[in-house]
Formats: sequence, structure tokens, C-alpha cells
Amino acid sequence: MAKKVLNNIRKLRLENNGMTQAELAEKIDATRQTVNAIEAAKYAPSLELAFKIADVFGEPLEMVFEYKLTEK
Amino acid sequence: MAKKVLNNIRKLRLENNGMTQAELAEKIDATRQTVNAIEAAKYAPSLELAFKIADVFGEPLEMVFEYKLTEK
DNA sequence: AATTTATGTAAAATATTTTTTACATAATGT
DNA sequence: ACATTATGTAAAAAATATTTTACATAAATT
Repeated sequence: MAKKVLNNIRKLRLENNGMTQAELAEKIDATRQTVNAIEAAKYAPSLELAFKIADVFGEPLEMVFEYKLTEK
Repeated sequence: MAKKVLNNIRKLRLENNGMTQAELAEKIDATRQTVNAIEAAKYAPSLELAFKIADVFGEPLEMVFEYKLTEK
């Protein structure tokens, strides 16, 4: 009933030569802990961070993050 | 040299029967002041709010918000 | 001209995101 | 087996987003 922000970060990291969380963090000027939390969907990133992450993978934002209905 | 989050909210509001800031705010469960600030790019919204706004206009997020190099 | 509606703005309070520091475990390499 | 690298997690502080309350002006309506 409620929409949630989902992401494909882990999949994209692994597809990109197994980029580590720390490497991704460095590329977006954030910390490893932030990447870890966002990837685990502990919280959603700011729009700016979301754009930076999508840019790293050369994907449109909506290929990385989706706003979707989730069962409970 | 720096990228910034730009938006087309005003344009989209006007195209949608001149939807007011207050009406948009209500549809996304935010306040009129928040819509006003985001529209004026005083700050960028959370990713979730950004998705909600895009949904109201039936547009993909990247049609509403762009992360672009800005002169100056 | 007077009234109502829409927008701009601001300060303080609250909520959320991000950093910093730190430790623990899992996975990989030597 | 040992050492190194990657990931998970947590608590407190800092930064940023959002609300609340309030007032001011602009624009539209009667």
C-alpha cells in the first residue's frame, strides 16, 4: 500500500568490475557508510546524491532508483 | 563548473490547468512553503518528494528535475 | 476600490540525511 | 593460518530538508 524507494546499486556495482562501496563513495564524495545505508535502503538519498550515483554508472536516475509499491 | 539541480515545476504547473503551489503541495503531502522553496531551487527535495512531484505530472523524474552544469 | 487568492519570504522547531569514529564479521589473498 | 580488504552496523554530531506560524506583496475577481 505504501510506495518505497528501491535501488539497484549492488547489481550495478557488481556489473561495473565489482566496484566496491568505498570506491563508489569516493566517486560521489560521500562516505562508505552512506553508500552502505542507501544501498541497504535504510534511508533514501538526497536527490543530488541520487543523481551523482546514477552518473557514476552512466544510467538515468530511474534505472538506479525506483519509487514502487511494496507489499507492507 | 558545479552541477546543480534544476526543475521545471512552474512550467509543468502552468501546463496543468494552472495548478497552484498549494494544490501541488496537497497532492504530495507537503506544505506550500516546501513547494515554493523547491520550485525556486532554494534547496533540492528529497528523492522521495522528487518522485511524488514527478508522479503528479505523470512525467519521469528526469523530465522534472535535471542535474546540470550551471554557468558561474 | 475592495476582497480574495496566489506567491514570496523568514525564523524557529522538527525530521531526515550525512559524516565521523569505531568496532565486528565476512571474504579474499598470500 | 595470517593479513588485508570489503561489508555491516551503531551512536553522536553536523548538515540539510521540511513544517509551522506568520506577515507581506502581487495578481485576479467581484
